[in-house]
Amino acid sequence: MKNEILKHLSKYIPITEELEEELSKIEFIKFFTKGTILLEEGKISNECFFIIKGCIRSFYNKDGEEKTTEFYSEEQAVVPSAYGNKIPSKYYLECIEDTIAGVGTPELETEIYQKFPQIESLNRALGEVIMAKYQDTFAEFKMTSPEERYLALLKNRPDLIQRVPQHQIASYLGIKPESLSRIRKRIMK
Amino acid sequence: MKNEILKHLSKYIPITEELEEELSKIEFIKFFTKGTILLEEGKISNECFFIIKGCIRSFYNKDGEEKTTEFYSEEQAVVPSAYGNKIPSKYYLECIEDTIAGVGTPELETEIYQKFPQIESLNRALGEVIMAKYQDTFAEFKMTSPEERYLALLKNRPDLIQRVPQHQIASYLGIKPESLSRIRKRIMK
DNA sequence: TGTCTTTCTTAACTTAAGTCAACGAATTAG
DNA sequence: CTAATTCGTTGACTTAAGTTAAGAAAGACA
Repeated sequence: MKNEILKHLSKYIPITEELEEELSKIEFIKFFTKGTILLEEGKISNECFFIIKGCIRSFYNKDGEEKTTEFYSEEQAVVPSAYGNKIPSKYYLECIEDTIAGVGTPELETEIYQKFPQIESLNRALGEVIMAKYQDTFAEFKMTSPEERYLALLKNRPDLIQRVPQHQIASYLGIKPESLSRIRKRIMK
Repeated sequence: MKNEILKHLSKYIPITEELEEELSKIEFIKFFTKGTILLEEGKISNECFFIIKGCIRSFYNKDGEEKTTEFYSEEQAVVPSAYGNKIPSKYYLECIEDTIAGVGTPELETEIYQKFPQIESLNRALGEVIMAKYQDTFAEFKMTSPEERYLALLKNRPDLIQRVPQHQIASYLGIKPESLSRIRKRIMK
């Protein structure tokens, strides 16, 4: 399982034997069953996740209704916006499948960064890329209709349609389940 | 004018005389007239901006229509998503008022970071905060109606309503100018 | 100053999403 | 395996945004 993380890292930086050994010493791979709440609204976040297998969603509670805002799956990092800060989280994180993930803490990060500064640089660079991608996703959302957004999702993350309940997809697209149902009917003409 | 930048920095880190002197040596404050295009779609971005006075907007060109996605004003940093990368920009940056701004380049940044590492740490920390704020803004956008979004804008950035043409606000809210006009009529009952 | 352009509003009409309610299908739990 | 819950679809109706077009108001410019 740790191989998955090394495999991912190796796309960006050379894996030295020392690094491999160091990472294998740390016990930070965890298993979560479907339905596990990883973070609750109002709680302080002290863990970030790197998904090896499975799927995690973030959702807000708006007047008793769950509003799904993101889905994270294999090879994606989940860094709560309040991670490391002492700010209470505004949203929940839930495993919507049995999930295997690497779990990071601020302390562990500091330790690794000290030993392997190249990982800190990498994380910073990846952070910038993610930020740019995020801006773009937001702009795209503003510029398109719910139907266009659904078609884009079908194209870009077809796996999600299979593994995630439709009412969560609807909420992710900013619409009600009934509307998504009608959109689906409309487009398969 | 450079005082403005020092004033801003001083909120976060102590300003040493050395730092003050160093920053004052650098000629990086520039003046742009209303209408100046700072970045064009397809162009590589090599400048970021810190607004001292004025207002900048980012917009995409979607099938010939301008879609405004963000407004930046006093004390805000404008970092194009393609800044420093060699990726062509997907959007435009335009001064919508006469604007005075500090202009940064990757080279200048590297230089300053080497001399004052605390500024690099600060920028990283601020980057994380901005990222978290951004996530929250997106979630909020998904969860609210155009009318609620307009009311929130009135509350959070009342100055924008005065200084920005309404059709740009409309596009920023994800709707057409006619709809914004009707929303305005609706809410002042 | 007066003309041209941009901006904002209004109206009539179309389109699609929200709401409420009902029902069958699928999934989960005991 | 059955009962209970969750999930997805459909229909009738409401509400609000998109579209098209026209005209008034405000700004820019020469």
